[in-house]
Amino acid sequence: MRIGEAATAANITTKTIRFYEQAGLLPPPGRTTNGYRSYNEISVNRLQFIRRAQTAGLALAQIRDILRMRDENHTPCAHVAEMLTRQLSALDQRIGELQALRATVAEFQATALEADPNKCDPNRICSLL
Amino acid sequence: MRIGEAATAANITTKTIRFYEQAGLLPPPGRTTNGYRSYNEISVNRLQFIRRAQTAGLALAQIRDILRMRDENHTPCAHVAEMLTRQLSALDQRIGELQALRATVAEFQATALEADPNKCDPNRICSLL
DNA sequence: CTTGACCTTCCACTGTAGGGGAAGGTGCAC
DNA sequence: GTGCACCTTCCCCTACAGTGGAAGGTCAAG
Repeated sequence: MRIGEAATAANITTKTIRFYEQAGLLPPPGRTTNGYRSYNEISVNRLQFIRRAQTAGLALAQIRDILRMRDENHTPCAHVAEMLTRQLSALDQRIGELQALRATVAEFQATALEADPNKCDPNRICSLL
Repeated sequence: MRIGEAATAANITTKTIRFYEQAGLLPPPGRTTNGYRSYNEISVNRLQFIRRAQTAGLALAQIRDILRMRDENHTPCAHVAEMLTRQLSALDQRIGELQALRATVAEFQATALEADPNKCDPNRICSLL
């Protein structure tokens, strides 16, 4: 099948497919006699796998590593499990950071709600921050 | 004072100061006869304000708006308070998204911990994803 | 007189995941 | 024979907040 059909099947754009190829996530596909890229169901599976992995928040570089292991006939399971664990930690850390930031902003805002705008110190840029 | 001293005082780099100037957060400074940028305490205060506003998670574009209001002699308090409120909503939404993503990843990981690596379906890229 | 620490401008690059659009080739239907 | 949808490569652009480096000017100390 041609790139457009593969794109529709995987629910992405042809631009994205070419980008994935150039980024090393897809092997260079076969070509028809007129030079068009030629894909099969395995290609579409691969594209759908990439989508699922992205759903898990994995970066393309990580997904590329998984696919590369798979292509070299290693079973990537252990690697994937470890990656998911690291992903969980990273998420927990990021969520923690954002919650800390939220607390800071909430504090600023509490000050803001109490402040009288008419009492702003003209020598400061903003008494709220 | 010259740019290096201002940078040290505000705990940033000279590169960053020039970048802020070019981004419209700092007015073009005075110059000494030899062309060096010349700053004073007000400049340093402004730089420190930018830092504080960044601590509150505001983007440079938002900070620039606050500074611009201030420069036009409007009191930016109300604007800032509203911005902080919006910032809180944005943070809450982002935290929610990350928590949803965390749940997804945790689910994938639970599957991973249960799975027997020897039972991987060789026709799939990875049975965990 | 030269060394070193400053400063200037300008241009390019970082990472992420693609998107926009030009210029041209291919194949089918009408 | 021409219009249309599809394909090709190529290069540039997006947001964000800077960072790196080159080429050159300035100034005080030794």
